[in-house]
Amino acid sequence: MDEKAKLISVLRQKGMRVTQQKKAILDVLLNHHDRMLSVFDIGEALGAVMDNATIYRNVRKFADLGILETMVDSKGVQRYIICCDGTHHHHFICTSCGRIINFPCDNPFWRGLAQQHRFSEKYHRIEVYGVCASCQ
Amino acid sequence: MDEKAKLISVLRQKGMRVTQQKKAILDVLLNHHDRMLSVFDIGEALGAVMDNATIYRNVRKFADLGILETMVDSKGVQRYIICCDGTHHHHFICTSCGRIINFPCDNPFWRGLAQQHRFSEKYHRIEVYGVCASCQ
DNA sequence: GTCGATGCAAACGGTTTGCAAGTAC
DNA sequence: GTACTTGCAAACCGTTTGCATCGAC
Repeated sequence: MDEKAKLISVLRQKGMRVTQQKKAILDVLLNHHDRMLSVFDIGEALGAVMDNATIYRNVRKFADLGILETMVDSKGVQRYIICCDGTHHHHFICTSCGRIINFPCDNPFWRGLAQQHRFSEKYHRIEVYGVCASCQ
Repeated sequence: MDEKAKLISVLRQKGMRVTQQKKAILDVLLNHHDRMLSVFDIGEALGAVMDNATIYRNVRKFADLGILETMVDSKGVQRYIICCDGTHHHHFICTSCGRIINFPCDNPFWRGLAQQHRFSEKYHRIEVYGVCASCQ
């Protein structure tokens, strides 16, 4: 069973109806699994035939199911990327082409300091920006 | 010379006019140096007597001068905090009261991995969320 | 007096929502 | 057939901008 079929069966499991629109959005996300896409990007990839409200509603639902990771870019625009796996990781983000490279979260260096301040950590975000190998 | 006078002299140096509005905004920021404030927050602290456009224009200018740090929160809203110093650091952010605690950026653990992927890092962002000592 | 800054109102762009029509099951 | 989804349009909200007036220097 390929990735798409797996995701579709997740939708069914959750009692969600599997529409042409949802399948098309999943296609776009799977075809850009190494980029963070905005709703505008997804609409553009679909050829501007789908209503943006539909895209917004569906990416929101997908994110709620844990199918997508969401992030807010520096301009305040929400962006989405398909979840490759359930492991805790972060992203190298190429500022030239937008490509994403995952890296695992090994032994965060601030843990001792948090304890020192009696700060009880719940979660964190790390984003590393730079230029990827093929863009250099 | 106190912090405010220092900042005001920076404005003058840069050829900026020192208005009542700029001083009032600086006051609010200095009084909340351990919180990230939105334009709405600043306006509220001022008692809603200043036009939001004025606040937007001034925080933008302050950020350009390096007087403020800016960040985008999870809802896509721009937030500002006065720069305590020029050192590279990150923030523990209390999800209960919004308080900020700085911590220095010591030896990021991903450097070796970036090199392995021939990813040339330019900058990064780290945000650690949790509950501060006084909120526990 | 000059030129940058402010207030006001209008515009803008991303996002959300109400509602009637459409469609998966 | 029922309930969830979609498309459309309008509303929303944070933010930006044009312009006449104001005020720091």
